[in-house]
Amino acid sequence: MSENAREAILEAAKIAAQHFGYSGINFRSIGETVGIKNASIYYHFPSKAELGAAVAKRYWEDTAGVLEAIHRETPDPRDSLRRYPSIFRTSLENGNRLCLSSFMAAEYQDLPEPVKKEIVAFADINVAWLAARLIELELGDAETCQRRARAIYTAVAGAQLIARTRADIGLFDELVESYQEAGLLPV
Amino acid sequence: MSENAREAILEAAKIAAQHFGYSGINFRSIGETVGIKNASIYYHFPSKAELGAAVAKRYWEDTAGVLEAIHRETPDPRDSLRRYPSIFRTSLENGNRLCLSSFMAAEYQDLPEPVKKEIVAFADINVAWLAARLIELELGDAETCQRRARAIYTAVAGAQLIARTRADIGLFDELVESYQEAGLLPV
DNA sequence: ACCTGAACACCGTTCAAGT
DNA sequence: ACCTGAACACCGTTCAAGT
Repeated sequence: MSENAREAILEAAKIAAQHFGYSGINFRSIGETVGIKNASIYYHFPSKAELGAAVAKRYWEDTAGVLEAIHRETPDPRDSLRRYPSIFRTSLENGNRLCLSSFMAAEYQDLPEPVKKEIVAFADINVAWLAARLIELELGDAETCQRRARAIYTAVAGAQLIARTRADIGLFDELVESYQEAGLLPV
Repeated sequence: MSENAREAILEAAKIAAQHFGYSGINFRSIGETVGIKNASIYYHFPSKAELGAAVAKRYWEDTAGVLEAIHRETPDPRDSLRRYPSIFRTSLENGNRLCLSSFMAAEYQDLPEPVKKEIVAFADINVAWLAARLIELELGDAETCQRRARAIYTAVAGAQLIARTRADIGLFDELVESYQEAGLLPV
């Protein structure tokens, strides 16, 4: 039961954060969802900052797992790169939610230090994965691939952000296609 | 004095929004900055939603003016497009602030309707301006240029978002360069 | 070990009241 | 016409108290 409460709190906080950002994490409504009083959350997490950090940390760990799976299932780096935007597309599919970390990137100035740390970690694992695929494609030296990887991550995260404001997943697809046509993303 | 109060409220709200987003607009601290009590703000604006909308509206109107000026001063569309990212760079220069509208794009789900309307207007005038320059460059038909314009706007807004999380304006420049190298932005 | 009730300072908002 | 004080329901957080 205690481990269940902790899990339930994390899950409810994650959903809230994906919809409304860090500031959308509300202890009273999380308590209601979980079936405990808001004060009880403090038994499991010392503060909203630590709860937010735990949510963000689990989020990038999950994403790292997905990236690994794509790499494993899709040995060809070109195919892997074609699948990459699907990670961001999936959040939009599931109720127009934003990838947690690009979301919190906007709130960044406002965020407690432990949360910031996990947001940066999310970007880092994405860029590292992209750079590894670009190197496999022999698209340049390590430095060049790193730069290009940062550009791809940034552009795809931006596409998710913009598509969300129109609640239009077709716009996300169109933007990714445009990146491919323009040559930012290998085809 | 009364017109001054309204102006001072708008200015204080804009600064707050660029730093902390819509949720960072705080009536009590705006009141302190302006030198009135928070209840007095309601004499000038009927709600936080309407104040936020007024801030966003003025922001895209100002941006439209800057875009017009660039077009006027820089007849060559290629040069105009090279100057475009400077709009987003300037906010970062001025205290690591975010372009208001890409900022609020992240909070979008949470935003009152009148604010949403102005955020979408900001994106629209940017895309329209970019598309006009691409057409002048004869880079394709109207539809193609519109698509490419959306991709450029999205990628540059994303670059600002990511650069901000690292408080690194050099990263913004690097991302824009990468877009140029990749062929997304004409050089 | 896990949860609660009551209190704290803070927020947007309202409203009757002041000049 | 413009502003204020006091109150409202809401928030994160604390803490003594319950089982």
